[in-house]
Amino acid sequence: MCSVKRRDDRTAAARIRDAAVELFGREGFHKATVRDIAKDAGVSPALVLHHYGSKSGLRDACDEWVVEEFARARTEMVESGTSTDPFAAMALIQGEEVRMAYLLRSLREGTPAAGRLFDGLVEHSLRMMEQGVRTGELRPSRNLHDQAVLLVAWQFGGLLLQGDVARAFGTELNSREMKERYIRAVLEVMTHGVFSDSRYEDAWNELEPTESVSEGAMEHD
Amino acid sequence: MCSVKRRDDRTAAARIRDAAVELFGREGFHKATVRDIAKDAGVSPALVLHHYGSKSGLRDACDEWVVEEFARARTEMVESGTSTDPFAAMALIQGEEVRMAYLLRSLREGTPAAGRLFDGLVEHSLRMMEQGVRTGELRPSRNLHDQAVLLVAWQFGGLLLQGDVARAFGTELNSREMKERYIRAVLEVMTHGVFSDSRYEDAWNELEPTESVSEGAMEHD
DNA sequence: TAGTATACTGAACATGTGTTCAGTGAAGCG
DNA sequence: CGCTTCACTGAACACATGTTCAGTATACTA
Repeated sequence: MCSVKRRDDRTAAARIRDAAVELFGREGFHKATVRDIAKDAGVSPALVLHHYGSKSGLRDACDEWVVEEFARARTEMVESGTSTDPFAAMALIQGEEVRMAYLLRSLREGTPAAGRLFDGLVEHSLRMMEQGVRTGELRPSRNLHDQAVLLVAWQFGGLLLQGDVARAFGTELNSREMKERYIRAVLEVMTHGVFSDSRYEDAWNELEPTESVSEGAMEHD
Repeated sequence: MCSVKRRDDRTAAARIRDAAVELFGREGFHKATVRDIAKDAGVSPALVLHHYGSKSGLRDACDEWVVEEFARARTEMVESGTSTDPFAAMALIQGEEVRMAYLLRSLREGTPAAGRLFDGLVEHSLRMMEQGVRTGELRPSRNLHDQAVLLVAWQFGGLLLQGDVARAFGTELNSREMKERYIRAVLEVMTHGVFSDSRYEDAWNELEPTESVSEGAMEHD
């Protein structure tokens, strides 16, 4: 009689959390019901509340778990291979599909956990980029921190809108062609920019002469 | 007895639609209840359903209305001043706060209406960018269409994540300082890129030799 | 005037869903 | 064994919310 119940060795609480991460990510916090999560985990709805107190408590547990997993993956990556290009920071986030879906959903719904992960990724990217500047792979910026924020926001933004990008490309979502064309476009902009000269930047700098860059950046000429 | 009821000259159906646009944008489709919308519009909940059939029907009406308004603003802009820089395409979307909030919410929730607006903005940006290339303000791209998609996705992405950006900047959301620093960072990347040379682009092009650029781009050497 | 359509309302209905609670069975412990 | 603890369940509760419906008032038409 142990063929059905013993389908995996995770504890019931862990199965509930895993099912919740998947359903929250796929359906969103509201549409994913406690009953659905319980069914996917193979337990009764009451047990979900027994272990996590409430649906929000379950989300908090999922947040903590996912953020923890990403942090673990990040430190592992740093300790093993050391790639300095800013895309490596994103690579570690892709690959684990369900956690990625959960993260994107959290970002969409604006939970604090996603914000913390955003901040952590900014910090991580900044360190990578500082190293890239030292090795000469990246051109120095007048405000590397702000640039890191911008790049992380853009990367996440592209991920959030990947459905729209795929449609506008006329390709299947996550198809090989889509990824290639996307990366190619990114590389071109990252390498050459889009303006033919610095007239826009100059015009802006004339309008808004380099005012005191507040906290978060410490350049001084 | 006409002091309370006659607070504006919009028809009840219009007031309902306006209240719905605002609440859907601020709270999201799920959290904005029919009763709340009715209260904001100063009518009974039943009237909402009487005019729009269902809550989904109301959303459809809001979608159509907002998309229509943006399209109108866009054609107006094109017909009056003719600015070719790609940021002008975004400027028309900002400014009208409630519609902007509604659009961002739709983008987050992935409604088809937001997709249509995304596509429209890509097309519009592409035309602007083609003109920019002709006038020499933009450097020619090997695939201007894909670049337009990327830039629109990034712009929207930055908008979607403006809360995270503000926090990472250490500024108030929508503060003057935040906008200045954001624009400055954007201009720097758009003008110079982030890489110091083309080694990454070259490496990629060696790995993935310029395969037949499929539909949507028609460059040939 | 009578009739009909339309805008509109209050109240009720149906359902989905988070949550509670009494109870069961098994495991550990004295 | 008796007791407690804990994971776990089935059923019910409470409530929010979309929706329906009978009914009212007003405006327009024949």
